[in-house]
Amino acid sequence: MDFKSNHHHKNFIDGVPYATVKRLPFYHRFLTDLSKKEVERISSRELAAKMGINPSQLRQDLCYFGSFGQQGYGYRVNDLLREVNRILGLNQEIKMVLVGGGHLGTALANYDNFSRRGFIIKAIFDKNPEVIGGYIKGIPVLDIKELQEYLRVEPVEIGVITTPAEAAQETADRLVQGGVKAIWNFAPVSLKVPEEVLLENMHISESLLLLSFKLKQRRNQPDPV
Amino acid sequence: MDFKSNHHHKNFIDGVPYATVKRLPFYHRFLTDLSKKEVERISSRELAAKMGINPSQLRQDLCYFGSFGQQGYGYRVNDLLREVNRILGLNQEIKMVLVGGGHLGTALANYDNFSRRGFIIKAIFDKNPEVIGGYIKGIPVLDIKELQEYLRVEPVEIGVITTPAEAAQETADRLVQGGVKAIWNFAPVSLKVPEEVLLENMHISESLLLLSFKLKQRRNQPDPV
DNA sequence: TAGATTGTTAATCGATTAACAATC
DNA sequence: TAGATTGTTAATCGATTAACAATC
Repeated sequence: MDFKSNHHHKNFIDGVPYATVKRLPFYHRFLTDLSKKEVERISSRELAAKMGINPSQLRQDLCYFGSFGQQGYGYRVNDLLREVNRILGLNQEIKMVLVGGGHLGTALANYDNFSRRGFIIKAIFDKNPEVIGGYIKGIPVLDIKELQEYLRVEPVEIGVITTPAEAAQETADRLVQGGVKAIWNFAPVSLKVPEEVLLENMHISESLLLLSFKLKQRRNQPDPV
Repeated sequence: MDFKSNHHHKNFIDGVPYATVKRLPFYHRFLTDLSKKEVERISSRELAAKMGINPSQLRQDLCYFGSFGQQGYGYRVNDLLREVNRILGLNQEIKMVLVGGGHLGTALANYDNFSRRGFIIKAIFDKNPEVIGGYIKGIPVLDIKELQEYLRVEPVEIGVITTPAEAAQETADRLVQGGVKAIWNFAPVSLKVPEEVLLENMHISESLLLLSFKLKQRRNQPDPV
């Protein structure tokens, strides 16, 4: 509606720079903490200091979505958190299936924070006959062969891949055929998916390699002054 | 030594822009794939196309570390992979301890890719008496109370935190007291550590919130032309 | 040699930060 | 009211991309 929605640059999602979008979950975490601590108000200066960012950046980021503060006062923590929740789409349930019922899949299934925020794992799929037919955290574990038929009857928006690397692309293909709108991938591979399907990667080992690089630099320059 | 090492800007690590550093693990993954497929040579144009980035960016990034190609020919995949391995510090062993022997910790302990690249988990610490004294993937599980004494005798560089959120800060404090040089944190909290200790976060839920945002935008604009 | 592709400088583009009028 | 702080524009800064001489 407003002129911002006419931005169609690759680095913009719906008029908002991707750099801003990536910071939204970060804001969400700090506001959730403040809300838990029952802090009532906070200024951009204080919040930015807590987060280690620039207060102008914080205000600029929020400005893409609306004006949620009050001059001379700051922001009401609960109001701002509610807005960020709404912006992130956390005000509605999102159904997921999880493929790969190993330790990582089990860890995710056990993570209460997801269900508390409306992310519901409807079923877990695996190829291991020893786990098929059982339950993980109350969620049924089904045969991977039943995935497409299941999705036909019970559509879900997000497919989570926690299979070994070798099985990841085939799993992605099945999820796409099943009509998921997004894939959350934990396998250390670059998946190919059609562009109408969103892909979000959690590349755990890339994070460790980055740490390895930084460690090496520190070893070589032990005293950065 | 060269003029680049005089850059001391906050966005530079040792003369290299942080944006470049973050792409190194990405290059590592694609080069490892090509090497496995026994591809002998590749041009910046081809590699960049595979990775979905700009060839100039690829060459510019490599240029911060040296010149590894050959005009008119491109890059020898194995040579470039060896260089990237060296740049990332993967040519030496790095010892780690893991705190939190739950499903996530077990998943990491079972992840062969780490040990294959020289990341060695020396011990796992937990507070649950049922797992203490046992082994996970051949790695001894010890009482969390023994962490500091263990680190005194057997120093390690990286401490991995896979505890619940509530225990994460205390765990970080213990690891810092034990003298680790870096912390790899999987708990969904913002840890406070002294600036001489490196901190790398794997915020799993932030990745899911990002996906939630993108899904919401797609729902509102189902047909981006 | 001619063609191809690198390494690297210069130009462009986007993101961050500063500044300040508006206003609670 | 005076002081504080937002929302937003403009300036700065950094990252990406284009261009091309060097050269295999």
